[in-house]
Amino acid sequence: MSQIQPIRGMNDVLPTQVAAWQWLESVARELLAAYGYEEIRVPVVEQTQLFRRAIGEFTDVVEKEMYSFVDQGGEHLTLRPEATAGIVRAMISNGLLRGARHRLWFTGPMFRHEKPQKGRFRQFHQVDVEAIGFEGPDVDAELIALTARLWKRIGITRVSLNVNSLGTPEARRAYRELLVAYFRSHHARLDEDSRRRLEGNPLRILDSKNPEMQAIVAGAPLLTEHLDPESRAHFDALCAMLRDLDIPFTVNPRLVRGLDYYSRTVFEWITDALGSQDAVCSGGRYDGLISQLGGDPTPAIGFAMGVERVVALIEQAGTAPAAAGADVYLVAMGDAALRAALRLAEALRDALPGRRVELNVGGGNFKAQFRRADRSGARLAVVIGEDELARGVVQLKPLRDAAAAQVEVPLPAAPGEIGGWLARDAGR
RNA sequence: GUGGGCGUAGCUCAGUGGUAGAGCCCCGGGUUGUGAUCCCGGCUGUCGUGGGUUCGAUCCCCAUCGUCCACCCCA
Repeated sequence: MSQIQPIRGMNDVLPTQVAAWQWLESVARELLAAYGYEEIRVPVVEQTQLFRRAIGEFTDVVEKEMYSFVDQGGEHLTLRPEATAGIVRAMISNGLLRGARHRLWFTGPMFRHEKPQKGRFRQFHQVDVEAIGFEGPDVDAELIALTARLWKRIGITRVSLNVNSLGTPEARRAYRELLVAYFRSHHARLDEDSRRRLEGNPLRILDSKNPEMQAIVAGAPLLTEHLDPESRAHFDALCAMLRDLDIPFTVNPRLVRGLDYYSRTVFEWITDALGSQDAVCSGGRYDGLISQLGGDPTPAIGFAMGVERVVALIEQAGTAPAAAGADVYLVAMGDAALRAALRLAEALRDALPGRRVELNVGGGNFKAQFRRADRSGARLAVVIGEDELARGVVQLKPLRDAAAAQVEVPLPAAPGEIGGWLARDAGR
């Protein structure tokens, strides 16, 4: 019988990895609540048209990476490749805009049909944060401060912040014409990729990793020097606020986001620790998106954090708390003793909610059972064999302290004794 | 979509044109009722898949799939 293959680029998160995931999630959840963000949950599937309109027809994501299909009812649907479009759609659908402000966050899987490599998967997870109805730049600074605080809380240091402003769509259009004219004048020296981008997305040429392109790129006009006055002021104010907050950053005039809806502020946290996929968390303003999707014109800013990438950084840094082991492991030998142990385990779960009580199931001799007790991480083994059963007692054996002696307690008193022992042990 | 590396035990890997080994893990015993150390023993392989060359292929060749990395793009 042949095995069923997993889907390429879609990973299982195994129990040994889950601790780091849960830790990141719990820290993020707590931090977001502290900044006044509310969780929202939106569907995995949306109308294909939503993403085409939000992300842009000529982006790589829409052109070649979406998991799109036609369902039994003939609807054109797509597995979300990012979260912002769905969240904005949800705000519009539920009539929650109309001048109101919302601080929202979301987490879940996203889907892009890319070729997997380090830090890049077909199903991946994001924590997505959106501040809707705020002009900024104050909210821009606060949002970035939130991300900086998150890195601090999870002990990640190998990240750095790049910021830029894309200006208004009008300013960007004017700049784009300047840029195209510049690159046209150097057309002969452009590489193949850059010639292709000249038609589709000339700003992307600035991002080229080809060393031969560096000289041409270096001489290109800079977007930051061609901003409209309002965007300039917005950006200058943001930079001043970041300095006030002691958040180090680099103004990177070549930082260009890959999704069309961004305007004005864009930012990206990058790392040198994960190989080629260095963006860990990035986002920006999308003042025009909501009206573009049929809502009242509403300014907004958001970012997405790549959970797999941040988890990888956590694993590298080794900052995640160790996975919790058992508190108590019940060793039982013989059918009658097992039945008593089963009842005792339930009594412990009544008496000690939150404690992890593991009962040896599946038999085994004492040696095997103690081996399992050891591996469970339990601090205390509770032993009940034929002898103890006959005498109405259990043995308590401390497993992490070689000097501590095994003690015998009456079976009815066991939950109280064990609770007391665990409390004393935790206090040491 | 393009390019390169790699597919041998559950894991990490060694190996040879005559169909395979180590360490770890797991299980049992030494200790007939006590773990993590030690000693002894044991378990598992369509050598990724298909085809070709050969008397014979895990090894050489081709294809294919998977995987990793890079480009591209992005979180």
